[in-house]
Amino acid sequence: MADATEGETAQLPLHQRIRAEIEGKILSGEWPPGYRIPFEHELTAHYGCARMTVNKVIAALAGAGLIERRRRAGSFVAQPRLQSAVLEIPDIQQEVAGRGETYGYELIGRRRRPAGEDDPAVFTGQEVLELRCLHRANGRPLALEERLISLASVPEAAEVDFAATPPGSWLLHHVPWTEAEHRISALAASTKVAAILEVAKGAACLSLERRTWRATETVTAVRQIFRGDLYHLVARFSPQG
Amino acid sequence: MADATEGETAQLPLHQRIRAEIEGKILSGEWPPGYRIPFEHELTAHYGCARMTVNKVIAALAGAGLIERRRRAGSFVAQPRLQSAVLEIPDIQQEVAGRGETYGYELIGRRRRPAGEDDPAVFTGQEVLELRCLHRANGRPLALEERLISLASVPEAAEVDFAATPPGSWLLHHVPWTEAEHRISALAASTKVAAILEVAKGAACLSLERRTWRATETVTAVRQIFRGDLYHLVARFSPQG
DNA sequence: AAGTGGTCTAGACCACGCG
DNA sequence: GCGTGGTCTAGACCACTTC
Repeated sequence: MADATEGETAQLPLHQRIRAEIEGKILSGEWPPGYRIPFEHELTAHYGCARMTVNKVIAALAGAGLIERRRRAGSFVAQPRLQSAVLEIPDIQQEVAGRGETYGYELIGRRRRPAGEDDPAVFTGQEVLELRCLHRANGRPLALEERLISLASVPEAAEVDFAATPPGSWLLHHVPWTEAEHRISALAASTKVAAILEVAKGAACLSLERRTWRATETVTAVRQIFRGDLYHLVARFSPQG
Repeated sequence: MADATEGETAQLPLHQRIRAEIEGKILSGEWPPGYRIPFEHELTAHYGCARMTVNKVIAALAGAGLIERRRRAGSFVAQPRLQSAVLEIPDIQQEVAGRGETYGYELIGRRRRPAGEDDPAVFTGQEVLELRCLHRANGRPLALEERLISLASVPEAAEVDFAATPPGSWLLHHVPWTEAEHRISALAASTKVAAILEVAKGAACLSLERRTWRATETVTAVRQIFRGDLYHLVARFSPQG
């Protein structure tokens, strides 16, 4: 496909050129889903290169989900994926700073206690650190955070002074994690939440719940309740990554 | 370790074994962020294989964001990434069906008109198809959808009978897209929205706005307003993909 | 049985960026 | 400079699947 900025087959590495070309045909629809792309030996001949070179490209595209490969049969353009997007969930601190606003943080409560019945079942029988804190932007309450940290998984958290450091930032830099699940919903502010966030009772808020695992251990569970009028999440997606 | 144990070790391809081993050291924290991992020639010697083999592994890990590579300096364990997640945004139809509920769809309004001042600026000067529709689950209103489709980008949309087919499903299967941006927020139901969704005015709703591009053209812009009490988004992430 | 992709080798030259 | 990663080659054998 003609591209405005193309012009020259620049000094791009060969495999990048090949990848761009194939990706282009797929994304433009010239090679529709189910289309059998040329065999490796055909691409090898077409580009006049070694098989390893095209193999790396096709393997990478397969890894990215654009192509499915079947031995003996060939490689095929994958069916359109579901709408999906990479949702960036940065530190609230970084987020606020990035907007050019002043970040404020306040520890509201801290308790070390055994997990009880109101807590997520994964913590049952463990000792947890319970934290409640408030994030502010330009002095205004932005989000209320309620967090449990498993002291079995992260014993060193017991020694940290979270009065100065937001727990999210600390955990992000001190505890490797392997998996996380987020649940995003809208809810009406309860009386208690409304008072802390300084909004009317019943005001729409954005709730972000996250559980983070390290291997099979749950490291932390957190719920952040944002003022709906001050916050939104943005997710952007392009097939290339 | 000695590399002469070939009879015993798993039948996994060598590069998978190498990758698993390195990933393990990173995720376990044995190689913390900033750690300089062995040079390629060292890994080559350690595993007794060709340089291409370890290169492919390290390059893949770099592509996955676990490792950063700097010429002359070496390869380093990347700083923990920002929290990010793959947010799956399936068809509402599929979503509802997947929950075992009955999906209902209703076209409320359809207009073909030039884009005006209230529309996103990207449509200015174009003709658009404006659709309003309602998604139901088990008969109850679930989401109100307001959508603009660029007829310059998707002229065939003018001929489609969206009284039977939800526009999201149709677009997903007929128009390739290269990029999408989502904005997720919480809002209070306006009088009008509340009436359609059959909730009280001011009820918390989850708003999902999405713009979809094909190359540089905006294909469609849509806002879906979900009843906050009936819907949430789930995003799950693991570094491996 | 034949042909595909999956994997691997043992070299090579180059570009870049630290010392 | 010089050592790192970046890229590429021209082969090879194997496993699997479809024919």
